[in-house]
Amino acid sequence: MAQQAAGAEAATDSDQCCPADPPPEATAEISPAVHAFLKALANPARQRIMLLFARGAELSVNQVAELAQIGQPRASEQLAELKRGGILTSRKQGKVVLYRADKQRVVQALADLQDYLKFCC
Amino acid sequence: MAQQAAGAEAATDSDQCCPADPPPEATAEISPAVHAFLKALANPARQRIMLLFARGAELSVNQVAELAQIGQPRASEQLAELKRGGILTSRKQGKVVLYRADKQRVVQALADLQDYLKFCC
DNA sequence: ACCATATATCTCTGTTTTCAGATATGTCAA
DNA sequence: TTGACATATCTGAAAACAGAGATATATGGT
Repeated sequence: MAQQAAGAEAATDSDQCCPADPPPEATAEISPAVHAFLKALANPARQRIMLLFARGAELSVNQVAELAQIGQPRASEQLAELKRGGILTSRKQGKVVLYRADKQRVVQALADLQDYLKFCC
Repeated sequence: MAQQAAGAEAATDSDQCCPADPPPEATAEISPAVHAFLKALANPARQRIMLLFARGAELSVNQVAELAQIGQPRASEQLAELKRGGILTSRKQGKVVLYRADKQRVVQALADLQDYLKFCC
């Protein structure tokens, strides 16, 4: 999805012998996806909620509200934010919406974050 | 409250017979360091600033203020936040304070984040 | 000592987040 | 259709955050 690491070390085609300076314009800016990921995770309440999804657990909004001891609307909004951050997915089953961790996208976001950090650090 | 986590398959390298320092709960809660890391990075202005430190660049507060086109006080505060997040270190040289990326701690924070996500996802 | 420079901290304002509660939408069953 | 349940969205107030400018603290040179 987000393939933005352009300058740093694209060793796929043209390999240079020395780490020549990449163009300063090739700023590996952080993608909106990674930003949403960081934003979603940089919140203690949501960090706590994520722990409920350990080992592939699939939970409804009401279950999360109960387990996390928060109101149903709050749970719905936090889950939405985590979904926006690519950390959760949801599927509708009857009148229940079941959320679970989106392993794939989490791995991708982590990889993108790693690329960004590899560039700037 | 979160009777969700029963048996973590985490199985970190502490498979000793008797964990002398057992987790209070089975919850792999996010460490303050990782939280500070996420908070520091979840901000476009700071993300932009970090790009100035590509390839090990070492910059003073005034240089960052100039390059990022922000006021000196703002630069000082952003750099402090990035330092709190373990992303930058600083050293004082005369009356100048030079900041640079803290590669080591960034790698550590990423690893911790990965652990957390591996647990809850 | 004073002065100039570099950085840090404080003050204030506008914006964004967070949260609880009320309300709307959507789905199933009878 | 109505009724019940599950989820989403809205409302409004408190808290946290971001940002610009003034001021304070350090350091080196004269």
